[in-house]
Amino acid sequence: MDRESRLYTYHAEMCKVFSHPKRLHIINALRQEELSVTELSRRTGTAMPNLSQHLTMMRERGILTSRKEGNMVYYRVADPKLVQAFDLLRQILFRQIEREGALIRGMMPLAQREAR
Amino acid sequence: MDRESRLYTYHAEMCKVFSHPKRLHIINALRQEELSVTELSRRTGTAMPNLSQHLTMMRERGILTSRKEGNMVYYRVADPKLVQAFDLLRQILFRQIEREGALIRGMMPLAQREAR
DNA sequence: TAAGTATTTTATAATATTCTAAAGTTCTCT
DNA sequence: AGAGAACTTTAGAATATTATAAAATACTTA
Repeated sequence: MDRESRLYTYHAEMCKVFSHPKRLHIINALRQEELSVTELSRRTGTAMPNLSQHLTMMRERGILTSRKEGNMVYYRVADPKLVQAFDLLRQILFRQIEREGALIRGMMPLAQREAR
Repeated sequence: MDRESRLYTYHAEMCKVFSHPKRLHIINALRQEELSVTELSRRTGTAMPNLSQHLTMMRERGILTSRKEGNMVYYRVADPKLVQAFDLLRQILFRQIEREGALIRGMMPLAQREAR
């Protein structure tokens, strides 16, 4: 694989962080404060083991950092630009929703789409 | 599913556009000009049917628009903010690479990681 | 109308992601 | 040391994504 392709691969790996609703919820919850895993579980309605997997995945990609204090682990967003990116992407989403509710069809899981 | 969760789901669906190296390559190729499918295939080194699937997926999500002229179909980026988001995300990636090459480990496909 | 070019669609196999349950750590407090 | 809380890890089944090959469609031009 050449240098350019490798860069796109890393870029894509980082972006996978944004490709799951729970992870977006987590990032949004951490937008201006650090939170413990238990608190994140409560706020995002995610079962602890599943949450822990999402957090580990985001930490491995350098998106989140964690700090242990006694029994608890606190997570925070590593780079404030990440929250900027989150907001920019959501703006794009809102624009699309304004322009045409129709695009929603393209975003629906296949199973839920109505037959033509 | 409540309103908030549904929003995160749409948001994530849109972000999936960024979660594949070929799609990032496509977006980058289209950053300031529209291109035909054949030209995109040539520039990104993607087989036509596979490329067409990626393009369809991005068009369904409202990220790309297409226009047919004679035999050819030209694709372009729907919202310039998308290119902004692309650049912002790449900046985050570069910062991380600067900070620690170590994060690369977290981005490598599992199969390629060296055993500890 | 036939042949050729550009693109899309379909089907399918390979791979990756996600969630759940169960077991394992690490720390705290008595 | 033992019990409990906070979190992580592992293993697995369920689901989703991706690439390839083959067939189909749409248009152009001879």
